[in-house]
Amino acid sequence: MASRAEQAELTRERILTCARALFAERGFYGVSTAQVAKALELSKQGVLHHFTTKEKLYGAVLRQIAEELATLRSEVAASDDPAEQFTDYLVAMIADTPTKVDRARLLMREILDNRARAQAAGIWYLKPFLEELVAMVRAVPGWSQAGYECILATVIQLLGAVNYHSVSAPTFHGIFGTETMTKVDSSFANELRSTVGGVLRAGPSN
Amino acid sequence: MASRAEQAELTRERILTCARALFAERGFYGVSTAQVAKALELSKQGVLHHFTTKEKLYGAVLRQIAEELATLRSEVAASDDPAEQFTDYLVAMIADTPTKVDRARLLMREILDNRARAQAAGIWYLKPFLEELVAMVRAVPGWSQAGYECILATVIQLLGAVNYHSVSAPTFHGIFGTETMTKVDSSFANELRSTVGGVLRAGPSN
DNA sequence: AACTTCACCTACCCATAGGTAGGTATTTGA
DNA sequence: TCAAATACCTACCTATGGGTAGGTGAAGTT
Repeated sequence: MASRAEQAELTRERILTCARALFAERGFYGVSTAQVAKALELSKQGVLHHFTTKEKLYGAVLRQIAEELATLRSEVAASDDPAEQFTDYLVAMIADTPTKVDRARLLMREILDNRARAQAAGIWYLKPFLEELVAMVRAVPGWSQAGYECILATVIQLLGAVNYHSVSAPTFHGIFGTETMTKVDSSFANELRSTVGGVLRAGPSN
Repeated sequence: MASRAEQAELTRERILTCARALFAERGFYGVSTAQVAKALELSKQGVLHHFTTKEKLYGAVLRQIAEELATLRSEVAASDDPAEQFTDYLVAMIADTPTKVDRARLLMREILDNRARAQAAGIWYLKPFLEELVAMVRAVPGWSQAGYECILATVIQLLGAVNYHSVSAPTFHGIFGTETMTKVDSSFANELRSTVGGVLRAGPSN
């Protein structure tokens, strides 16, 4: 059926998808290449054949996520209103599919866990993404004169509000029960929209 | 000088402090008992002598944090205004000392990493803390009739805004430089106060 | 048909993981 | 003063970590 090259590409995709889910759930240190391989019924060396090292596999996952975020960014560009663009961007990141949940969790992990690694490698996968967010806020009326640091502080807060929900959902299901959390999840986008709108309308503090 | 029991207690404290810092930085899976021991110039078994297993050491760290949060809670109870109590509580959690940074990071990790472990053990260290937060919001005028899920969604957002800053600070220092981030850090409490106030004043969405 | 490429494998290496067994040396209470 | 308790140690166990070496066999190339 598929040519050998196609087959290889398919395997690569499978590995990437599986690794993404596992890294999201347990973090870089919590996942071994052998575990990824086992989940796919592949040998550990089958995995390493495609990605050489665990580090590079992780890098490939992050690059995929960075690309997704760039795509999302271009999709919300349709709107004329900068505030709406920004709000839509944040809302679009919200968890309602497994891949989005994983993305949020990995974003959180990249910030939480991988400073040392990133610093050593000199690769800040999230930097363009964060700078994009700052630029988007600056484009909102009333924010153009705000200090860089002020905008950044706001971005951090809102990013936290967005991601924390995705990240915490599984744990909160455990704590509060599925019934409660299903309701929380379904109303979350609306609440977030009002929070973001409120913060943007309030303007910068300086 | 110190009696043997005192000496032992002191060692226990030293281990706990060191483990807290390391777990906060690298997570449960990223830290080995041997590393904790080495940082203290102690043998691995010296550490295990006091805490039996790594799991129990981690549990002791979390219990310490839960106690700190309970203390914070009682401290803000002085105010008559529920909204002020809640805001003060969140602001009090903010990073301006290493132990607070560690606490925020561990809170994040507990939610991010330890669902499986918590579920298996049946111990949700954060449950009382989260329920306290919901109760505090419910006490705010205008929120008493809000649905539990609605309040919970708000609490999650605000908790994310608070913790994300503490958690991301080291990474953001790497990305944006110390100069920028120092300014962000110093103005963050004010920004947070206004955000929380805004959300509370806006009232529930349902 | 012969040769090259390459997807994926088995076998292995060394370091480290968490943890047990069984000391030693000092304090402490009878 | 002497036995029990205990803080902390060395030595060691088994499992697993990331990664290398060196195949095997099928797909593609000439």
